[in-house]
Amino acid sequence: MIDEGVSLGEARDEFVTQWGIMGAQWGINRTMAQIHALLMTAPDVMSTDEVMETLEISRGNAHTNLKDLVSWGLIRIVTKKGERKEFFEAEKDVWEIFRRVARERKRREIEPALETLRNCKAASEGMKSPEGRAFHEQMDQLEDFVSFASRMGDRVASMQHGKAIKLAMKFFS
Amino acid sequence: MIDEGVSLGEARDEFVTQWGIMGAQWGINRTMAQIHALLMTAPDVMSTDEVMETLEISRGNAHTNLKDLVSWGLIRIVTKKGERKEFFEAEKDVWEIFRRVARERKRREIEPALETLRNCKAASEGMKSPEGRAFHEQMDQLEDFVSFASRMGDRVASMQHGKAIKLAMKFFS
DNA sequence: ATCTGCTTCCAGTATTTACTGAAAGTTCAT
DNA sequence: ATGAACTTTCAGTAAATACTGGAAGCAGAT
Repeated sequence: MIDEGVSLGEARDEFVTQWGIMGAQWGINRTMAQIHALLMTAPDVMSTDEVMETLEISRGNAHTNLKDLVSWGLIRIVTKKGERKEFFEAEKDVWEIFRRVARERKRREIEPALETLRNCKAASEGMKSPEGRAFHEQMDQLEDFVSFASRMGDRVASMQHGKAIKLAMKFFS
Repeated sequence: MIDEGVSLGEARDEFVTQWGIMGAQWGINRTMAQIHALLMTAPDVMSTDEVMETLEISRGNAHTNLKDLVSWGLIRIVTKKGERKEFFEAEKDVWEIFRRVARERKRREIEPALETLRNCKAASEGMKSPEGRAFHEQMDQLEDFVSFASRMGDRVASMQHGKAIKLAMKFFS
């Protein structure tokens, strides 16, 4: 196919763009999502400069977002022998990506939320007025739900792919 | 308890503030999340003016976000007989809240993402180069995963609370 | 037809968030 | 110790997003 290179490039661009939009909707910075998409579909590791060129972004921007992706565990730094430059490569296994995102969001967002719910619950403990009791009850239910969901997340995230599939099958039975 | 009113107010403020921050991290506008928190913990229905006053926001802002919450199915409009004003009340059942958020996010965000993945998959169908094949394979895996997760979401969201709990118990067995 | 009480829209503005580019920092080779 | 190759930081700026307040729209009462 004479233009496979071109059309592959186009498909990849499309993917990068859309992954960026999607990330933004989920509270992830667009550039970070784009770099992630780029690396997920890169046939080989990429340097900061290659990322900069491809997405037409500044060094600072590329650097910040690459480091963030590393801290999320979604990409890793690779060094080539004889070269001082750092290269990056993305985790490509979809289940592994899911697990890492789940783990990080839990740590960064769920845990603090639970903390707040527990505070609000404690602050309204033992109130006698109907309003106070209703508030306490609402906090209690939210806390229950969120901590339950959090434990579910842990459980799923700690599973191997195969086991998760099996369980899901049971779920659909 | 002589200051129960005050401390309840404080606890509620804390909850509203933190729910707002949390919402923002999940890609939901802060004010929208705050109004939601406010109504979830309101002992009674509230009017637009009450919301405006409590959160110290403009009419336009309150209006937009109240309507958005209605479109998410998280609050509903209530009218009192003899009054022309609209009042709002929040869904308070945690499971129901979860179901509605899941359903909307699926519709608004997952479906379009799947669409893109399918496009990219189709665009790289039958490519011969290793890069093309790798890309196609990656899109395929992502599409599988996302559509699977989406079906799981449907399944859970269509369950009654009691049944979900039972299933979850089985899950932890 | 006009007024009143309320809802909706939207142009302009403020706030937040993201990005740039240049300078400073680091590390290793010589 | 100097310099080359690369990474990191950050003040300033640009872009995106959210908010305000007034004006327009709408519907029921008079």
